[in-house]
Amino acid sequence: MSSSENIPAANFIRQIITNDLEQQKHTDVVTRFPPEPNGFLHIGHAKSICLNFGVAAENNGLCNLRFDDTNPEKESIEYMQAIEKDVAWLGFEWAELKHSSDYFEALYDFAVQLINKGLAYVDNLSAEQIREYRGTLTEAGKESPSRSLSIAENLDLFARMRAGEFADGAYVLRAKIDMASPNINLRDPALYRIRRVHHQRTGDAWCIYPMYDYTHCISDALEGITHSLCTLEFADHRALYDWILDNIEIDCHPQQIEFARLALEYTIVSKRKLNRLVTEGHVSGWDDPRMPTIAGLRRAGYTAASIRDFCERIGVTKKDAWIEMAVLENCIREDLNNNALRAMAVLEPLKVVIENYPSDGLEILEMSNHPQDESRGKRKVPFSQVIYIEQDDFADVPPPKYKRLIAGGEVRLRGAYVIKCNEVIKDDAGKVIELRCSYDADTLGKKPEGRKVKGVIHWVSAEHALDAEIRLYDRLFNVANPDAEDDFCDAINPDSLTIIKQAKLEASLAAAKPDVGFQFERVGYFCVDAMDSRSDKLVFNRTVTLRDTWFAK
RNA sequence: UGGGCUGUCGCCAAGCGGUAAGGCACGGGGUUUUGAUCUCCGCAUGCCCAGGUUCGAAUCCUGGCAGCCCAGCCA
Repeated sequence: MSSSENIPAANFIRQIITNDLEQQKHTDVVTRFPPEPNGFLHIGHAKSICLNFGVAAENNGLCNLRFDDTNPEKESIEYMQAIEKDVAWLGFEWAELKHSSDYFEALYDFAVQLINKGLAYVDNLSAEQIREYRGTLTEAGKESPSRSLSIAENLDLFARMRAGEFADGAYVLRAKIDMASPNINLRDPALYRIRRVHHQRTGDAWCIYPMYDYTHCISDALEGITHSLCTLEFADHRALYDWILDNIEIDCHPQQIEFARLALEYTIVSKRKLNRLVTEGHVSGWDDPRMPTIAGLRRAGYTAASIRDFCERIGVTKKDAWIEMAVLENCIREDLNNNALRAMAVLEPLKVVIENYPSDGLEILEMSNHPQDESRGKRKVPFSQVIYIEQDDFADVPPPKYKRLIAGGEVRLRGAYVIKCNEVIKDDAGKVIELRCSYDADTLGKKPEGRKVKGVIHWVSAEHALDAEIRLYDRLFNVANPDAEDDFCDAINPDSLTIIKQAKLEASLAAAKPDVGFQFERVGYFCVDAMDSRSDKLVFNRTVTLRDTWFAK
């Protein structure tokens, strides 16, 4: 591995951090990854995870995992567990595991501070009224009558909100900033709402819950975060982030820096929409291999290293960028090409009888586990008279430049002999159902005498083959940007999953484990399905095809 | 139309006033018992547009144009 591979690519956030360290604005870097536990993490989160944990690690700093659990209606412990698993699987260690709810008491006290400074008030306007009072993008809003309540009245009302004296939605605590601000986030934003919902961690201790804008900056400050990295849509919220920290008694003021969220062609990265795919049954779950979730990618056979590599390659900027699927695919192909052991599997079997081979004959051939890396050793592959080859590897009427098996032609069986097709057997419908061939005994490990055989195809001994189900996944959507559709579900690719019920695998695959991918030579990269595969009913998922410059299907 | 942000190759992306890195994709050559891999070569006289400053501009200034985000008691 060359040293250049370890030098992280330049980006504006790394630049800011390096500069802050040089200027001694900070002596240490502390970041955080703050997911809301309302769904599974997806590839877009991976970008944020790699950034936050990455810049911390590069500077010998710390990164916390903090669940932003201020809206119990949508959140659950199950999602928290899935998130922890995914972050750890990606290869990152958090310094501390925190929850915004850990700070509910402190948050309440800071709210009292704001009230005491005359900077927050309790409003009895309804949600609809607040919306009307807020104004529009081009017109200033108007002040709520509650804005003139005294500090004592506000203190009393806020205490009674907490005490549960009011109905849900009857009151809200608002910051008193500027109803005419061109930044709508500053038009007296809500800080607390009343909501009698059981919280997954605090139970029924609270009936008021703090809003994101109010919670996030204070949580950051309480944890001593130096750089609070978030996506672009929060840029307008930075003024509020700063306003809150400037107006409470706290000695830490993290710097919020925004970067562009990931957009990947042919996928969606919106938890709300991914949730819909799951609940409407378009996929089998959050971890369906077609999902752009970390769990889905893992189940499909993506490695953590390939996802980290992807996140490094796409960069970090403030520009809305669309990443082509080919970038992600290249990352996993590169990893698996280097690391996956090779094996042979026939997806659509065609029976081949080698007539001049003894019917009770058996040879145990040795094949490289990795042709480019002999240190990976060899494996034993049985060869016998009846084998299966891929239906696609025989053509009755070959297209131009076809270099596999044709009637009367020769082809190399990978790691074994050269065979010649003598007879083609078809069923009544004209479909090729069997080939009668002969083999050249003098071609094992050596080139045939006096002629060239161009094609090489994979095969499996019929008697020794393992049956397996193979799931071929394709892109979930037919359009590059499903979000642009009236309903993104209309763009779902009906052929995103093809199930092959009875593929034939070489026997060595019986011991395959879900977390280690294989290259099925000439076909693609596959791994055992972690959920459905059993020793008596193997199930493999296709992670990605091999690059195919000859025939793009 | 108020505010915020962005515009460098088909897709990403370095560049920070000294004369356009790199990756993906694409095209072509070589090696190959995987039409894979590997390898070699090609791929922006130009950086949204127009002016200006300068010996010199993708980088600075001015003015346009285009795109994205914001009017949840969501995050």
